[in-house]
Amino acid sequence: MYAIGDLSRRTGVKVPTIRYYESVGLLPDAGRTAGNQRRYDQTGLSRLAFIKHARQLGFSIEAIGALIDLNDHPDRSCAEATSIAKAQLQDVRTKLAALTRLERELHRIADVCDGLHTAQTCDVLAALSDHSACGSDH
Amino acid sequence: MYAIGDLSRRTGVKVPTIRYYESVGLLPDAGRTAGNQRRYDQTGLSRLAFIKHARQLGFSIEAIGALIDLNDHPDRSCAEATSIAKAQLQDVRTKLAALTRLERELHRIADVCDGLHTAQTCDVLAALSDHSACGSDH
DNA sequence: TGTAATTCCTCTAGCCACTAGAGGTTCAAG
DNA sequence: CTTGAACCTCTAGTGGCTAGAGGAATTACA
Repeated sequence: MYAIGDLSRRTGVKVPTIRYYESVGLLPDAGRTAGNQRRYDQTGLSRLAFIKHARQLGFSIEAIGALIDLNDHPDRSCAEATSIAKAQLQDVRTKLAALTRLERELHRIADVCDGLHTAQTCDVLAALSDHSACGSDH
Repeated sequence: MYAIGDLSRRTGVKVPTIRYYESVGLLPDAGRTAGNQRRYDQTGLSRLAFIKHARQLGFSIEAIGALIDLNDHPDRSCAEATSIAKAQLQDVRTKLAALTRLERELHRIADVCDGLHTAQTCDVLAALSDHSACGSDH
């Protein structure tokens, strides 16, 4: 049996975050000692590892809840799991494209100015004031 | 003179957001009519455009505050503006790298499963349970 | 067995950058 | 002069935690 701190050390998830996951229903209510402290077994550990991995991949708490639900009902079709993962992938690709445009734009803005003159003539500030100079939408 | 709704239409920034920017000090307190409604001139319009552009580029409210402060003191060096922009660029590049790794990982996970079998044998769920299979850190 | 250090508990509040809604007032067009 | 749109302030909610207060339980060591 693991105390919440053990679970935290083993997964790298902070103690308050574990309690938060319980409070929003991602982790089932943990068993308690006579003194009301949470105790976890291997199941709790692997579920938290699952959650952590999914969070690192950017899945929302809600999406993770749906994935866990599927995991807990192994007879159901996994079409939903696949569609959640594909939606997440699409989301990541959209963000990636936006960030790439942003990178170009910021590069253009940040590199025009050597920082050696006064704000009156600063090209960074000028570029930020003048959206029309941007090379692409954002 | 523009009412807050005019400003909103011209910049694409929502009315409550404009009030929010005022409340956090990004926009100066607007002049008011006798009936207490905000009225803006060209200065307010261009400042809001500046803020909107900077937000689209991912600058934090705090960073934008510093940029505006510089803009309002044209005699000061623009080194700070350049350094804020460069920090933002660095931040975007870090996120870009992380998202790229994520995209690879999600692509691997989402594409292994055709969605046609049961959750018991679903490779998406298996991949999410097994971080060790990941090709890279995240 | 005692005690001190550590970990645990609950609860509330805060973070960012908004967004939503209630309940009421003012403005502008006809 | 009326109507309806737009405005006002205020509070509370979003997501995903994080921080801190104040107190109880557990563990390690003497």
